[in-house]
Amino acid sequence: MNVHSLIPMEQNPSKKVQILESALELIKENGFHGCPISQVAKQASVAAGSVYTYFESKDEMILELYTYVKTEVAKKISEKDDPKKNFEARFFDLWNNVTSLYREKPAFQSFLDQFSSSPYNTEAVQLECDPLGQWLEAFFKEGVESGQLKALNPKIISIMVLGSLISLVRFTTYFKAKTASAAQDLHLIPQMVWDGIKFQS
Amino acid sequence: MNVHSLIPMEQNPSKKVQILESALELIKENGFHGCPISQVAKQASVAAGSVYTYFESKDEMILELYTYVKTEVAKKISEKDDPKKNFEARFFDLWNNVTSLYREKPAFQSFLDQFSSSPYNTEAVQLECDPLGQWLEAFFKEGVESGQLKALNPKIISIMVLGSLISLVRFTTYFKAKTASAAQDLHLIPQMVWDGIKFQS
Amino acid sequence: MNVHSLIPMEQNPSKKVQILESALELIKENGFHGCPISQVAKQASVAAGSVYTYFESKDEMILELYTYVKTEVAKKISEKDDPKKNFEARFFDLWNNVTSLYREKPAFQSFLDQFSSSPYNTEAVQLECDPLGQWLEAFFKEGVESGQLKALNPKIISIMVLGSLISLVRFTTYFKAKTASAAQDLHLIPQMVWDGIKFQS
Amino acid sequence: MNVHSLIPMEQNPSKKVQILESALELIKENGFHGCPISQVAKQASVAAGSVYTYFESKDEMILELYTYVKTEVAKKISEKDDPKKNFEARFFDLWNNVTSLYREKPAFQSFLDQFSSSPYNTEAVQLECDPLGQWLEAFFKEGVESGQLKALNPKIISIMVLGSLISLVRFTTYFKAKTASAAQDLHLIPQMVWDGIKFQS
DNA sequence: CATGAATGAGAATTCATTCAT
DNA sequence: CATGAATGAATTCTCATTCAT
Repeated sequence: MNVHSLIPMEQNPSKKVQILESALELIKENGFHGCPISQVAKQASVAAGSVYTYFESKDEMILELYTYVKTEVAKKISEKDDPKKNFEARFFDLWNNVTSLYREKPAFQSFLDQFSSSPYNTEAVQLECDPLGQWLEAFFKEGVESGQLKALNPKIISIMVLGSLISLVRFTTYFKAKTASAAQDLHLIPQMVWDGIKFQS
Repeated sequence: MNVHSLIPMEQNPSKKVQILESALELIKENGFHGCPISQVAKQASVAAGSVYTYFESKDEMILELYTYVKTEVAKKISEKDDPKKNFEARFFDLWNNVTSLYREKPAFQSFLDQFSSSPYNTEAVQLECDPLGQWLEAFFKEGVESGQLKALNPKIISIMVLGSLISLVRFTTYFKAKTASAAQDLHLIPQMVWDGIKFQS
Repeated sequence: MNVHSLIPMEQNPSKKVQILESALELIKENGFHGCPISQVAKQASVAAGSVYTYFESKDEMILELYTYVKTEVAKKISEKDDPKKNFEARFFDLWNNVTSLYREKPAFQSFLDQFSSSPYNTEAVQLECDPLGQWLEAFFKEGVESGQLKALNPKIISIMVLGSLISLVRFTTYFKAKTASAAQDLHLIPQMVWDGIKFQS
Repeated sequence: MNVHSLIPMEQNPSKKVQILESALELIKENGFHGCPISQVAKQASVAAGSVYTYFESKDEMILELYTYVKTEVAKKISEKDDPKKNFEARFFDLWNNVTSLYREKPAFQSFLDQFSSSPYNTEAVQLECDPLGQWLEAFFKEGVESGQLKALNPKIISIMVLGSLISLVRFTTYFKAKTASAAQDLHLIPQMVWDGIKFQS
């Protein structure tokens, strides 16, 4: 007698994640140029055709990868925030958490960076649910409302902070040699940023 | 502090520049994906084969384009600096000059942004002559030495300032709608950045 | 002169017919190109793999579909023939019955037309049981033997009649606009054909 | 000193025809299924990519092939018509010319047949310039106006004549064995058709 | 030097078929 | 028997690069 599966499993979620992680790694190493579906599939140990079981097209896969990465980053960053600390401490925690996350998962940073400056990043994409942006905006809103940050639009603060942070990470990731002379002072950047956004009595 | 063109004058210089500008425009519109040599050549009004008279390969062309753009930007930025003004004024001038330049020549910003986050941007590339980086470093060195900026490595200051600036430009370029609500406060960003780097008495 | 269904009744006969009808519809709409098994299965509300329970391969399915359609057509045409009428009336009845059948079931005509001109239609296929051809041959044989048609090989008459008929239906089906000007005269075609085959005293 | 070509030759016409003839042959042998670009190119002794120098896409190639074949057929048929003969003789000449042409160039007949019943044959395609259809219509118009054919729309007559003819050719081409018994009478078909369309005093 | 037709390796995608559940 | 995820060969098409003119 045949046994019918009782577990409705529309798709194998782990295989989908395997494919996404494989694409992520290839994009980090070789850019969008260097991640043909054939390679993605090989690295994920699936057949090339199987990628199309999970994604309508390669573009769709890249877009889902963006959502995936942003969600993962938002999850990890928000988990580590301790709202009981004072805001200044939370800001430096955030800074350190992001830089460590990117150091641990350089593919996250590299992908987000490449995606953001690529034509994939249309306005339509940005208007979709953005858990990372939302969390950051809420975070800085708290700082403004509690009077610890300058009375600015939290989105503006996000832009400035993230810009500095991305710039810093990009430099340290890509150009270890170049910044060697400056490495000792890199930890002063968050202080500069904090000085820029904190409320000046 | 003027920077002279680095484009060698062998061959037909205007045709070479035509090709570079054509590539620049296509990369802005469609990313690295969307600039096949055939298109670049058509837009530059030359034959596809002729591109190989001026560049060894497509990669070589992209790399030369990077040099070209950085040189152009350095030239325009350095030209507009007035060393007779006080440093704070020069800082805000710089900020405005860069943002206007990118507004006038969005292809410059888009290309630099894409290039920087791409695998083209190897350490070897960065170690080559970088007139823009050099000029900025010299600029901030002056600010530090004259006691108007925090006593930090000028390279570090460059990183932070440029990061904020790129982030700002990227947002305003790509996402007009998204930042509409925040648009009125965008001009406050340079002040934040200045507050972050200025010497605090 | 009734023709019985040739579809064997092993397995679930309705599901087999569902699959055939689904393929028929897709071939009418999109040609042989546009009827992947996945679509056929979806339209028949079965799983793709299930098609292979009923047919050895896709080619086998197409060949069975040919048998199915020819059988259906033969059944409907033979049912409506009234041997008690005189032969001329029966000829015009036949003509009208075929044209109405094709108008009601355009997929029948479209499939037969595509199949006939395709490489599926090998000599081997033609030598198999052909209820439609047999019925027509018998019909025209009667006309010849009763002296109402020219004394020709009935197969030859079939060829000429069916050719005109298929040509007519193809034109009216595919090109409504084109024949608009000629539409009023289309009903004269059977008369021309009859004039061509009738015994000339 | 270099010699610039003085002959403006947008494309190599013979190579384009080579490709078309190659596709024609493959479609005759294997149908639309069996003519992948790779095979077409190989048989035409060009690289696969070169096909795209001459045609925008495979579909475009098929459509141009249709135009090519119809034009060739129209040319050959019209060349052999002798307007000085009486109309009945010209009709039998036409019939013989078409059947011999199709016997000499079976790929023409096979392609036209397959194309006509395929989804390529849209109304838009039919509304394009159709030299063969136009020539035939003009031919039969002459017959009607000179009182030698029934007073019908010449398009209608074309439909009937071509239908019989295609049907005949299809049978003789595909099924030599089947019609063996009938072969001796095949030459009587044009007489039947003529009897169907001629003016009956 | 300029041209652009020709090349062919490689990319995205499809789809008939299989097989573990 | 039914399912549909998985497969991978085959297909269409692109594009960097070459080379005869």
